[in-house]
Amino acid sequence: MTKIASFNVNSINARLPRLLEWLNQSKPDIVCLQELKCLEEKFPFEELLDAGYNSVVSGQKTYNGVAILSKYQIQDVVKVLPMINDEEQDLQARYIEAVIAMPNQAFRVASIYAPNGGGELGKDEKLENSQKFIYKLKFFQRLQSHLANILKYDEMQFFGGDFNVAIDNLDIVDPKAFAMQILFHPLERQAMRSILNLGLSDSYRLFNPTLQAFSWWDYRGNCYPKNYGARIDYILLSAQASDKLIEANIENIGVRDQEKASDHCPVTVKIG
DNA sequence: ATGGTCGCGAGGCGA
Repeated sequence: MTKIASFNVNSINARLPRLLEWLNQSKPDIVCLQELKCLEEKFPFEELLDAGYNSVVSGQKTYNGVAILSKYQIQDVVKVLPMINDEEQDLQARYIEAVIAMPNQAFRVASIYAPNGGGELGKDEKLENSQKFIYKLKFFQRLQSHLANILKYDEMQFFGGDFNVAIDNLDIVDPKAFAMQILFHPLERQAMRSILNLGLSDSYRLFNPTLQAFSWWDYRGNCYPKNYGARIDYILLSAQASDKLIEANIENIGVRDQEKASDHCPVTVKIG
């Protein structure tokens, strides 16, 4: 049995005590982390190694940053999501991919931090015309193109991340209120659906087809106690991986309700 | 939910 998790920590260094507690309690074998908010040289490699995890990191000062933790050997690390055509390389640290080599099998795992794409709009400016939202849609195009390429390999693949999109009505607290808002705009949902249509499975929904559960609650407005949230963190599976899936969970209890919690909680899968 | 709270890094940005 192998447990794989994805967790947007909202600063690895601010969250380290909470992260170590959760690792000790949940005992995942592999973890995709997002929003490290630090350069690689400030990443707490030693503390995580003491907890039993190797780490590979794509860091960035102040914003973004992604990592993969693993109890097993980490190989073939890729830290860039290729650009489409001849566009200038994106410098935001939002993607890291690696092969996890276990005694009897190997997985490919990626940790993904999709752009939020929201923020203040100018007067009469529509979300779909804002630069941040356009960047978000381009990121999804690049992600779709890259995943289509690597899905050709015959291997179990796990794409864990904060995708910053609620896929369906069940995945957001108030679908009507969010209809044209960030996290639930039709264009980003369509981009997310195109990625799933490559043949990937939304692991949580495979096991919980009708259950409403969230992975993120805004810090503002006392959202967690009111359960005013969205499911925007996913572990997407290749067909080879979904064939081995035995469990998929969202671990908010004892994590999102703690002092100094991230605004996200971990999502997990077990494969047998 | 047309407001509010975090984290970073030292004022304002991003979420």
